[in-house]
Amino acid sequence: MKRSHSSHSSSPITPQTTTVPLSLPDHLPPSSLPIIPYHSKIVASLDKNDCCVLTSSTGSGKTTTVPFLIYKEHRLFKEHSKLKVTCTQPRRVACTSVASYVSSLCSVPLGTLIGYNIRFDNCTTPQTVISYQTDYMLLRSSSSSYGRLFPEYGCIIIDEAHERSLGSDFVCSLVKQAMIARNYPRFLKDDSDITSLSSEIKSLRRIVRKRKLPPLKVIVMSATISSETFSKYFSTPNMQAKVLSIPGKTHRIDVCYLSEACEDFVEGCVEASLRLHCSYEEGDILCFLPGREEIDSAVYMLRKLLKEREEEGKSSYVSEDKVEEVKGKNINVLTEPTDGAVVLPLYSSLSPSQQQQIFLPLPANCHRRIIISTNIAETSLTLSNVIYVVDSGLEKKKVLTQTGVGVLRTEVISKASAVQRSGRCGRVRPGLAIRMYRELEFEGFKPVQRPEIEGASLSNVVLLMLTMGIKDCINFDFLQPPSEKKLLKAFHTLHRLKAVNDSMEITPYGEKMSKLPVDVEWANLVLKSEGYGCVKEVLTSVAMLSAENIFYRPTDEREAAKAAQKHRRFSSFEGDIPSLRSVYETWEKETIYVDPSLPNVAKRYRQLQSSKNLKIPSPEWCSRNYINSRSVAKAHSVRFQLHDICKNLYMNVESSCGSEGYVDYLKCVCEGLSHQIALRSVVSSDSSEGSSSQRPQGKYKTLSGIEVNVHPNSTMFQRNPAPSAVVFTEIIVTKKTYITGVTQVKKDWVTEFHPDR
DNA sequence: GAGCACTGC
Repeated sequence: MKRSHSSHSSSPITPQTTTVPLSLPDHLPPSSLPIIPYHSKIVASLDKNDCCVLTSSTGSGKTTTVPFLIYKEHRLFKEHSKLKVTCTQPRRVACTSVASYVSSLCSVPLGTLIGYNIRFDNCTTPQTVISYQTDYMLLRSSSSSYGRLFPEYGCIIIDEAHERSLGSDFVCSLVKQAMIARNYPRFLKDDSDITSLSSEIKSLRRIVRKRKLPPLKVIVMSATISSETFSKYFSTPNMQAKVLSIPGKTHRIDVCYLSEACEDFVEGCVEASLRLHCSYEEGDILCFLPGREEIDSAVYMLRKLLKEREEEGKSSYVSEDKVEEVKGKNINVLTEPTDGAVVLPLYSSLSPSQQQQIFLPLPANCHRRIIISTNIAETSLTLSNVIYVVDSGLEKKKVLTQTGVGVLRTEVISKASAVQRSGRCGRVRPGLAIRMYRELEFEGFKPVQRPEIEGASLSNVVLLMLTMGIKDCINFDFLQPPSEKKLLKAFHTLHRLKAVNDSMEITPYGEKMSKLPVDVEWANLVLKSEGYGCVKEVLTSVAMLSAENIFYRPTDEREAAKAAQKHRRFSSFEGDIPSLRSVYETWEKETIYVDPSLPNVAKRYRQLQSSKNLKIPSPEWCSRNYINSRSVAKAHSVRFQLHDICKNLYMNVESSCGSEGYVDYLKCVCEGLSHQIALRSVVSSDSSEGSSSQRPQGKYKTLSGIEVNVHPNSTMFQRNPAPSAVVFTEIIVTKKTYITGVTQVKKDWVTEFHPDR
């Protein structure tokens, strides 16, 4: 495995100059983890079975110990010394933190025998035998007929499979095929008399025999609730997948339900949090609400109520009237601790420094954090001192309608999510979870989260399948087969982009597209840009679009006005995509950027600053301009990666249109988004046609006939006169149907790309 | 004139 773009990559490995070869210890340091007594059982069952489904709740130690255990104890790795173990994770942080923890337990430097591989940061070397990687990294590394047999691995462990992400579902399917191809009838010389195998597996078998590949063992790790899904899926006619349940390690968690339904869930959560604060000893409170709006208003109410309580000398009882009274007032900043508690909001669109507040030590006069959070605290962020959880039972989800329009809805969570949320307390000592719904309602929750594949576009998945040589996508053995209609739609998209030919076979152009780790539509735009002589500009645009949330828009009214004023500087007359470009180009010109994960960041800053003292450090520049520094940093990495890939595709990556070539750039964007064009509807106040009272309005109709409005966050919002034709990046329904990423194009181009109109 | 949850290549 080679390191990704070494000049940029963020965790350099110290070259091993020592002549003594590194080795792993025979055992991990002794511990009281609940999984330890099960170790021999796991190894034994993986001997008898090809696949093992391990279930347990949090804190069993499976993620840290199982990969090491299998590598050290299973005979496969004694018989085949070159084989490795990998463990997939749905999130990047899990890979880096677990890999670093396990390598420290084994006293080997991270990135030598134990490493991780995530996008922009491959911390593995050829000597790495145990790796943690994201599902998508494993998918990317297996994009060929040979690659999908996962030849370098003797065991693949799929962790957090119950989350059912698109990536891990697809990894399951591929790993199952590889497992059958590598393990199935070992005792036969050829497969000629086996009729039960699909032609797909038969062709993989030919490669296995030719390359003499050793068997492949599979471990699926999941929450208890969905073990059956996986054991059924991974069982083959002659081999059962073994289910092993391991106890988790958490303290006792008491769960309370409401006896009657609550009317307003935000008020209910505020009241419950406050009662917990008043009547229970110290320890943090974590409250789950669906979105930013609810969180901001709950934070406001709580701060206000705590202030009143403090002023009244802590004697007052929390009444429902009190909660009602403070509701719906203007939000102002009240961040100092009141009544011994500090109330903190937590959601992804907060600035990094605001998010960091939850990890700051508490001031002297304060003994409790009350954190009001979205789903971000359910899996992605671990808060260590939470003793109490308040769960609204709701979350926001993006749902695709039949016409492919995204709708953001507040929905009831699953039982699995409710358990996960409650489990956020009781990590350090016994906890208490209050569910703001009745037990009867809970019984009606769907058992598990909806698999991501149900709502997602399949174009990228199908393209990936084609590069792997999977020909029959309709009959492919998915963990959960998508509808044929959705698969055909994906093929239709790929055909429109000329990634597949009329026989639905991948074209050389499609092969190129598959190399670019972005949405197929963006990949097409990047590849088209060379013909327009604007590769540089399009790379920047696509990188910024895939980073999302570039503009930081605060909730506080005065701050929001300041932000809007700063953002005006970047806004381009032509619309949102050129504006994003302008942010990046200005950022590049005016700041020094040092990758924060590189060593000696401060020193590097000083060096850079003394040589070019006109520039200011990136975080400072970003906060000054109300730009999300995390997003720009991500765009920067994405751009770097795309640039590298384009270079390898022999594209002229230096091609740039400059300021004179603006029209070419816009036309290129128009071609790339030519399936997402909207035309202005001319609303006439006078009934006679062609009357002078016709005024351009911000009302548009897409080519597919959907009536849409320009989103208020767009630079094109309330533009007068409104351009007659625009392209957009997304349709989203909230209170109205909005288009975002709105960019002005010429009407002539519309007819050029759609001659049939 | 709104107000977008969360991941990942």
